This record gives sequence, C-alpha cells and structure tokens, in this order.
Amino acid sequence: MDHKVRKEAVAIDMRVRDAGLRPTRQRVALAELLFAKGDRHLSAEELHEEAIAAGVPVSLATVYNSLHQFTDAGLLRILAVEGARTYFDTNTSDHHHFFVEGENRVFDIETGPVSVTNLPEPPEGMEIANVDIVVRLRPKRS
Amino acid sequence: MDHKVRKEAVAIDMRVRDAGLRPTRQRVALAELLFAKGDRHLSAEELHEEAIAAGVPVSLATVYNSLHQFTDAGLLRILAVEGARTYFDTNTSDHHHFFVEGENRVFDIETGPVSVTNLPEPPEGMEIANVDIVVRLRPKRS
DNA sequence: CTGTGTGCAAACTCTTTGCATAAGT
DNA sequence: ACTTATGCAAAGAGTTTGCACACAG
Repeated sequence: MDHKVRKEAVAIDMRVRDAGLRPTRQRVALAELLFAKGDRHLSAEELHEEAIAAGVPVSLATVYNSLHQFTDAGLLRILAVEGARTYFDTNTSDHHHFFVEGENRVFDIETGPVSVTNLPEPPEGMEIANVDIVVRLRPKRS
Repeated sequence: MDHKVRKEAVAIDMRVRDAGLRPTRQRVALAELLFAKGDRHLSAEELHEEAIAAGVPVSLATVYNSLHQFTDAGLLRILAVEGARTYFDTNTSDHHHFFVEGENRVFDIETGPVSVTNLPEPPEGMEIANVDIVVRLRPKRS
C-alpha cells in the first residue's frame, strides 16, 4: 500500500518531468489531483478549490498556468462547452460529453457506442484537429 | 425589387412581433442583419459592428439583449465553441460546425453527410436538448 | 399616457499578465 | 548560482446590470 502510493507519486513526477516541466510542489500536487483518479473534467476554479482543500496552498494563477502547460504537453484537452468556464479534460482520446444545462455539469459519454459517420473533407490546407460532440441535456419536463 | 424589399421588411417585422417583442428600430434592424441573408454565425461584437456600419446606431448592450431575446424565442441558437466569445447561430435546426483554431472562425458543415449513430440514452429524468458536433480544424502542417 | 426598450457606465466573471520573491537543479 | 516557477494584485476580455431617458402602442 505504502509501496503503491510511492510508485504512483513517482509516476506523476515522471509525467510532469516528461512534459518538460520542473516537478515543483504545486505542479506535482495538481497533476496528482488531476491524474491519480481516472478521467476528470475540471475548471481551473474547481481544481484550485480541491488543491486548497487538500492542503496544497497554490494560487489560482498557478493553477491556470499549470493547466495550460499540461494542455500544451498533451496531458489535458480543453473542452468546448457553452458558457464562460473553460473545462479541462484528463481524457485526451477522442470521446464525447454530456452537458447538463443550468448546472454546468459535464460527464463522459461512455466510449464505444457513439460514432460519427460521413465526416466531410476539411477545406484545402486544413486538417481535422479533433471532433467534439456535446450532447446537451435538460431536465425532462413531465 | 422595391416590392421584394418591402415584403422582406414586413416578414422581419412579423418575426420580431411573433417572438413577443416590440418591433423597435433596433430590434428590427438587428433581425434584418441576422435573418435577411441566410444562415450566419455571429458574436455580439460582430453584429454590433455590422449594425454601426449599416448606419444603425445601437448599443452593445442592446445587441446582447436582442440576441438573448431572439434566442429565447427560438430564432437563434447559442453555439458552443471554446474560447471567450459566444456565437449565435441563425440556423436553429440540427446541424454542425467547423471551427478554425486560432482564427475564431466558424462555419457550417453542409447538412446531410454527417450523422451520429448510437447516441446513448440520457440518464433518468433527462432528455436530449440537442447535439452539437464541432470539428476543430487547424492548418495542415506540411 | 403607460409600459417597455435603449444607452450608458459601472459591475461582474473568468482569465491573463507583470513583477518581486521563492524554489528547483 | 542560475533559471524557472509562484503568488499577488492589477489589467483585460466578454458579458450583464441598474437606472434615467426615449419611444411604441
């Protein structure tokens, strides 16, 4: 158990290091919150709160910095949902999302089932970076 | 020709009226810019600039107000793309978009070809409001 | 007339930036 | 030591709001 924890910590450390970033307290702590427990979608604000709650004093600016650095390194993906907030997704593979209107809540559509067919050719000189599908949900009105 | 213009103006007027809104100068002018020439995706800022350029002095706040009123009335749809800006789409039917990274440019994917299969069931008590597909494009790196 | 809409400026939210201090290698 | 990261507070972008004045019905 102690063994496992140590191994994980090392893995996180490596992940940060491999991204070309110094494994500072803050970055490692944030990376741990982000990557230690499976796929997550978080806003900067949310991650910041979690870090504080976990006893890691980190500033919001640093959270933003780190999120963008991780994104540039390919460890995160930015999630396009309407509204002010930017969400960062720890699952960088092609997959899609439910978005609950009014609650600003996002969760994964289990991969597999959904697929898009007949994607058109991108215009000359452009290539497809990725495809995002957002299924917007609302409370069923009886 | 003059005939056509007059008919169109009346149609726009009706459209605003049917939305339960008074056909004020500003609203009619904005509606005309929005609906007179086919499907468009605009940000508030862009519409504001167009209005000013067209010699209709309207404030940005009023543009925002009108866009939201039209949206509530079902004449527009809000488009979810990453980034700060909110886009409003005059095409309210289910259709999808290309988004050009870096340029903040949005355009329609011609309907027909694309389709999504195997959409999962929404969770209990929820229903699908709509499905947005955004195909993010980037310049092809040689 | 009466009520709604408009315009302005100020407020707000989310995000980024500049710069002095702190920490990593 | 040398360089990069952090934290703070201030600045920025986009959007919303409060309130006096103007306009539509």
